Amino acid sequence: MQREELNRICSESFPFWDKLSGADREIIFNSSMSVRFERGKNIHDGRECTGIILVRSGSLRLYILSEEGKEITLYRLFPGDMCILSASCVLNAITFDVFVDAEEDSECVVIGGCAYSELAARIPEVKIFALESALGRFSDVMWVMQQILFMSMDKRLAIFLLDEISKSGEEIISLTHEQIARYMGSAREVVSRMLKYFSNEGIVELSRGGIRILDKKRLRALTV
Amino acid sequence: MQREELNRICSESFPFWDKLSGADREIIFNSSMSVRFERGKNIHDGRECTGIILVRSGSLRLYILSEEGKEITLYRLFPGDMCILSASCVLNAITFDVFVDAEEDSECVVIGGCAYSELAARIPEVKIFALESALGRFSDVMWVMQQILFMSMDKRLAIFLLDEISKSGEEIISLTHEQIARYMGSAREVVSRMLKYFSNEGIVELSRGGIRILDKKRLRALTV
DNA sequence: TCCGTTCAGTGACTAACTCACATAAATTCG
DNA sequence: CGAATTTATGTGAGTTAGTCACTGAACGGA
Repeated sequence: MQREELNRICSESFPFWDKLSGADREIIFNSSMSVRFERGKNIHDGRECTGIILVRSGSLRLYILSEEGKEITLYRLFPGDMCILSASCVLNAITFDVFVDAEEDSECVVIGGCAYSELAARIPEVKIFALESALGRFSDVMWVMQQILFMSMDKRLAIFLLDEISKSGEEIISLTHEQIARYMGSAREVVSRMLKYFSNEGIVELSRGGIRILDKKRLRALTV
Repeated sequence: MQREELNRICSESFPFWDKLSGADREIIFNSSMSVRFERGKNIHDGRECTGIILVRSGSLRLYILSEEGKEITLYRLFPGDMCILSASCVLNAITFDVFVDAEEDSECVVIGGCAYSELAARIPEVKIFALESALGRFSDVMWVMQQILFMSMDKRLAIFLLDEISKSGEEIISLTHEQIARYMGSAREVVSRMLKYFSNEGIVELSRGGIRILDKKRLRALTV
């Protein structure tokens, strides 16, 4: 990747970028790579420090995994987003394992955790940025947990569907029941049954791999 | 409280304490109060910035609350521990509400969030300490969530009981089923039934308000 | 068009939570 | 003390959501 472009990406992602010396930028440049991850591929499994991932295209999914293989999606990352939890060596305070998969074919810039750590040890702003980013994700995760722990399935599914259409702007959601269940930390059968109920009520129309939202109003009423 | 003692407490709690100027210490001193909270009292309800709480005696419980009143205990704080999540104005990245209650009559030092914020804005170490402390709690919370989301009730209860006796050093746990259920984010009836099962198996002996552990070995076997 | 894969539908079962009481042990107080 | 009250526990019945096992439908490539 061109130096020029990498510089642009870094300056967009890091608020401290213009305060770095040329030498320090060089450290980041030298440990950065442009990487293509193909759809479905695991990018980070919690074991080693993959580094900081900047998403340029596609989308990533961050989740925790139980011993029995059950997944809970914590959040998803889209172009412009940064994954800090994959840089475990930058954040010693984080002791749990997260997994990151590519949901779609995704282009990313990966910045070596060690390089970042080196800067973080010297430059407080760099460290503070990493910590604050991670802490912001703490809030996201708590929102997910509150949903899972406190809300009923119909409400959660309604929120999810509304979220999806507001994200894409379309009224058709192209996801399988299986995917939705993963994102929601539920089971496919449960999602299928609830969607069928929504469908009987005329709230959605189902097709293989897709859901058309017919009645946003009633969906919104379910989220209250 | 004597200046002398407050100084000791701060130097034990804050790794940056000896790097502060006298004037900065004064800022902390002036906004600190020694407070006694009585058992059961709510200390922080997420709405305003209560400040940083240093526990000197007793114990606090930090939890999230659903609209229906259901609680999930995130963690508990004991003498020497610090509560950073109650200082919402220090941590702008934290957007969810936590509640803090005194479990026992507790003596605490409360440091005004604004005073701390003022220092944090000027002194990177102060800010970094707050962020890292909060992030460490993120890890604690994830452990709790993984227990709730991934583990069966018998396993969770076994872990809880072993945890309790290792904390106190005694083989009798003086908690009601109701309290245990709160701590575990479960329901009293569920805890009662599981304890009864443990009791039938000869693993514990039950009495009103108390549980005696008879067979640590089998309890430990349940946690695998 | 056939075949293998992916996706969705379904009944039966289970775990955990909820609700509604019943009972029992402590505590208070006249 | 002993009755009344509060607090703690026991229990059955019903509900929700997740699990398991299997079926069939839709799709896509050879």
